[in-house]
Amino acid sequence: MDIETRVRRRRTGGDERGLIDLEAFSPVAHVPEPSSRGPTLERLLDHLDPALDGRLPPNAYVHGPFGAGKTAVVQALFDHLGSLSTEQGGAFHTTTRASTAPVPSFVTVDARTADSEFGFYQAVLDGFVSDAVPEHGVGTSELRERVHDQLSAATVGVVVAVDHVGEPGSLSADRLVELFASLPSTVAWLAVGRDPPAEVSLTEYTARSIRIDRYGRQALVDVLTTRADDGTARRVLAYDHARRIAEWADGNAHHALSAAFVAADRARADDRPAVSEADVTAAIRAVPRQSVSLGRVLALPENKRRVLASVAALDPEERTSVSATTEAVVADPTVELSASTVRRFLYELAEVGVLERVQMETTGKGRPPSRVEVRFPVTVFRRLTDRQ
DNA sequence: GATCCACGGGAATACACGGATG
DNA sequence: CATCCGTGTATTCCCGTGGATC
Repeated sequence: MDIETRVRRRRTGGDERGLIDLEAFSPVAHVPEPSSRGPTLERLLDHLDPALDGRLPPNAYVHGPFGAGKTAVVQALFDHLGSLSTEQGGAFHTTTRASTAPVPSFVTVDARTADSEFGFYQAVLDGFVSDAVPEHGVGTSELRERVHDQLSAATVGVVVAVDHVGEPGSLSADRLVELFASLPSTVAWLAVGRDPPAEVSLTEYTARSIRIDRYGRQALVDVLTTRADDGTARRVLAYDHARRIAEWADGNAHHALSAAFVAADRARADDRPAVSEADVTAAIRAVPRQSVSLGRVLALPENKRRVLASVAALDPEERTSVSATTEAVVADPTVELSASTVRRFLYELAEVGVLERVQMETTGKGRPPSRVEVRFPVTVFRRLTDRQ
């Protein structure tokens, strides 16, 4: 596969002046041909191979550490395979490829947003049929029946990939097993998560587990330079800088891209065509080591993201306790929530790791408060939300 | 009219400390 | 000394209400 030439990139404007295209480094944008993941793609494709003959592949579990490219690979693969699909909503569509066997449908569900029973059925059905699927007003049990009926009618079958299984705030593996049990036998699934298979009960129902290892240093450098190559002679990110970021990121593509993003943002703000050494230094410092995935942050409901943006803008002195943080956030006119909701949000966000509560030394009176820390790259978060 | 879910509010519980009690 | 109690704060838990949608 020719990666370099097939990487397409969504342009977001501003490039007329020759500014750096930040989107290139977005850690949540996944390109159609993820670089350096060839062997992994092959293994997944091997597993899904029966589908190309019109048969359902067995269930499987794909696992690997944060930033290994699980989402990128699975998404790319399912997008490709989905375009081959010949059936939708149980009805055959004309296929552009002559004399090929009917192929199953391929549906991807993100357990971060489809985090309830209702949400799961909603997402599965939405990925399968082209008609709009209700988000309210219909009961969960009715939706379940609808999904069951629709998927049963699929003559070849449906392969459902569920990404981000078992993350805090997502559907748990146990829950997912129950949900899949309510789907007809025309469905095969591919669960994707970070936990090793031995720790995931869901693997009792899978034929195999497919491991995706973290990126090697050179592979990560390739990811960065491929993304940095904007198709002209201009190189936004010099090789040495990419190498330094890759070294720091230690195999985590999310962190590497976040750092590259921050560095590029600095260069762009200064109207420079390329990232400097100082940009890289600052960027590395700006991306927290224990950062949670920005995908998870961006998947949060609007109001929680507002609260996060507000928290991120506070001075450290305003974040010395949950109560103080609550007060400061409520004072922010962009947040229109009551204090008690903001407080609850803060605790909930800490629960899923997007924020972190750090115990303060005891003050003598009452239970000691917790300082509130942000656990994601704020600059990237801001830029990505500003555009929406 | 029915449904899901986000909000808001408040009750219940946990924790830390100093002082009282056995 | 060990334990209990009261006070003050932090944290968790739960449930009713109402908006948006079908």
